[in-house]
Amino acid sequence: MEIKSRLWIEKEGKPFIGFGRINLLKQVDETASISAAAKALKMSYKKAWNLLNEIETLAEQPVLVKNIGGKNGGGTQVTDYGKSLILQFETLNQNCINFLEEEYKKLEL
Amino acid sequence: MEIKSRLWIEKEGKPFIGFGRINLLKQVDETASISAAAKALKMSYKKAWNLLNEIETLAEQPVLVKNIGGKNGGGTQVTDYGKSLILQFETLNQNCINFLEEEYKKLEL
DNA sequence: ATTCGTTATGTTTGGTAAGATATAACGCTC
DNA sequence: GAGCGTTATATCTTACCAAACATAACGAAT
Repeated sequence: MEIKSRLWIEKEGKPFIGFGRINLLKQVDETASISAAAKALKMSYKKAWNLLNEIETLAEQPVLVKNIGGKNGGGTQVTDYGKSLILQFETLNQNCINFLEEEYKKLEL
Repeated sequence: MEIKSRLWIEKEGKPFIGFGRINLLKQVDETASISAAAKALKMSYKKAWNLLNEIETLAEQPVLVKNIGGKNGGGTQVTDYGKSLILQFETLNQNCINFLEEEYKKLEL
């Protein structure tokens, strides 16, 4: 028996960042490519692009720097702001997990 | 911009109780009827029954007392144990919300 | 100019989950 | 015994979301 949680942050009622999106951002950061990140996470490029696009349209600062064409066809870099989103969400998530683990011990189920 | 969360408790890798199921349990407790609870939550009787059945099969103590036939066709009561599940989950959930609200203030997004 | 791998975007297809429908058993009431 | 409203359960249909497919633009390299 174990406790599970999912958290996310909304903006204008729409999902801004959550587990899946942060994971995707991390992959983009590692691979410097949306398509490579999508492949690594076994999702379609289109889905990955859509998710990233939603993040970008809701964010107040640029999250990605994209290059179309050119050497190796282009690529995508995650901005410092984007990286801070990753870091902040991950620590938040971990803090939540730790908190719930403690609370969970108090229960009698 | 706001933070959202969903938590649930699993047993043997399967969902035991969560937001939706606890809500359903509450309705059953209020209406003393699975079918009335389903109608109130605008879900099919079948779905409600399935959800409750999963809770019951995973729980170690009885959660519901059901009567088929008889006056008014029968009905369903939530046991004390079932009520304790509701109460414990709801306080856990509220504690988590309060915790996240505090953590959220620390972020810079 | 051609090739290449990427970003960008529309369209179509398909698999799954939700809903609708159907049927039976039960036991009190009348 | 007939009727009623409930629990219980199977099957069938539908609607929706996700995946697959298709196509174009781009720019460096050769």
